[in-house]
Order: sequence, then structure tokens, then C-alpha cells
Amino acid sequence: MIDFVLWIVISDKKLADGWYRAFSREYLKVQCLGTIADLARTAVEMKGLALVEIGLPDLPDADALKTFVAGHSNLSVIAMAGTTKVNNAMITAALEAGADDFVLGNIDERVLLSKIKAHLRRILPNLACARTLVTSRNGDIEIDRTRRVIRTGLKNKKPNSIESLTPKEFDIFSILLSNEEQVVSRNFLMEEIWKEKSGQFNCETIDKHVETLRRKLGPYGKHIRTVYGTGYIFNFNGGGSSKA
DNA sequence: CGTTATACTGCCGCATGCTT
DNA sequence: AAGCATGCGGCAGTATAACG
Repeated sequence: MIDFVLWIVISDKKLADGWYRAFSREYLKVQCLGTIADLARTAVEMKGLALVEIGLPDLPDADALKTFVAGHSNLSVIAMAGTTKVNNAMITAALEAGADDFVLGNIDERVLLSKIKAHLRRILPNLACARTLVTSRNGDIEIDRTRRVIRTGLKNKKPNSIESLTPKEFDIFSILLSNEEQVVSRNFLMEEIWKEKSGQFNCETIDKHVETLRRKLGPYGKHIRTVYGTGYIFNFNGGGSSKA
């Protein structure tokens, strides 16, 4: 089971709080930490994106970052410079050390959010879609990508297999369950399922498949909730539509 | 090779819910 | 209240695979 988290490890508490709120509004699971040591302890066996500040007591320079990145292949790291004195050599060193991006502390919040989303688009398909067995957080639903079978009722000891899904329906549910409790946009579904042909089809196609998917999932179908104006989210907390 | 079944996609119309 | 987004059911056309 993969738990995807966005960690913020910077010294400016006020800035961290602001980013925490901004990212949380985007349905991201966010955690603010004080030190790289905290991150190392927390991120064990978890996948995530870490926004770390170069210059922290236990991350003084690019060399320290390189050591940390080398030992944490489960993390994608965005380096941040908290000081105003930033030069090309610093940026280059951080990226060479293994950082996937470099930002300044005074970066516009919206720009940072867009960057985070871009990284997630790159990371999530690799993390979540690579798994052959995906289980819901409450353990009641399981997807076997190898056999393309969905098993339900695992929690209440009344197992049931759903094998009647078409490939497109299976792919859609697979992505939704892989991103449980996160909003999945129609565009994302299009890009993940239809790849380079995604631009050739209308979003009604997604709606159509989601609709038949809900029907085939029976009582579990109601857990696929529409996020008005955005896309869909799969979770076990409540039913009906939700506001964007 | 022709037929049949299935999957995929698009379009339409209507109802309902949400936003402004 | 009006406009927009979405859900849902239905229908039709196309592509592809399976089968005789």
C-alpha cells in the first residue's frame, strides 16, 4: 500500500503554513516538518514529494542533499533556497545533487502549486500505476491489474469478483482507486488512458464510462463522487456530489 | 471470407444539481 | 432565476475479434 505525501521541510514556519493551506486545498496530503532527520524518519516506506530548503541545519549544502537523495529513492525532491543570495552555481549544484527542481522562497504560490502539480503528473503514474495489486484504504476493495479483476467485500468477509468491466472502465476505476481520496481530473483520466490520442475525444466519453462503471460496481459505484467542474474522486466517506 | 458479438465513441434529449 | 455542468438512457456508426 502506497501512501503519497507532500512534505514541506523549510525553516520559515509562516511560509510553510501558507503552503500547507494552499496545497491542502488541492486535496493533497501535506505534512510540515522541521528537519531533514524528521523527513527521513517519517518517509520510511512512503512515496512522496519533498520540498526541502537548502540551508537547514542538517541540510547545509548540495553535498548534504546528494547524500540524502541517494538514500531515499522513494522521494522526489524539490530544492528551495530560503536566502536571497542565490546564484546559478547553487541551482546547478542542487539539481546535480539529485533535486528534480529548484525554487526560491519568494516564489508565487500559484506558480509553486503548478510546479507541484506538474511533478505529481510525472510521478503518480509511475508510483501508482506500476502496482499490480491495489487495495482501498479500508481494505474492502482490491484491484488485480494482472488478471484485471476487481474484488469487493473483503472487509465484511463477503468477497465478490467483478469481471464484467470493459478495459476502459477497468482503467478508469484503477486510476481512481490508485488516487483514492484525491480528485482526478477528466483531463488526467484522458491523458492516462488514451495517452497521445486523448485530445481526440470528448469528455462525454469519460462520463459515459464512469456512468457504466458506477452501475457495474453496484453499491460501490456511489463511492465514485463527482467533483463539480473538475473530475472525480473515489472514497468511502459519504456519497453524492461534492463542491469544487 | 462473411457473420456475429463486443467495445468504443458520439450525439441527443431530458432531468437534476450547482454556480453566479 | 438563468445558465452551466453533470447524470442518465437511448440510439447509431465504426472498429475489431471470434467463430463457422
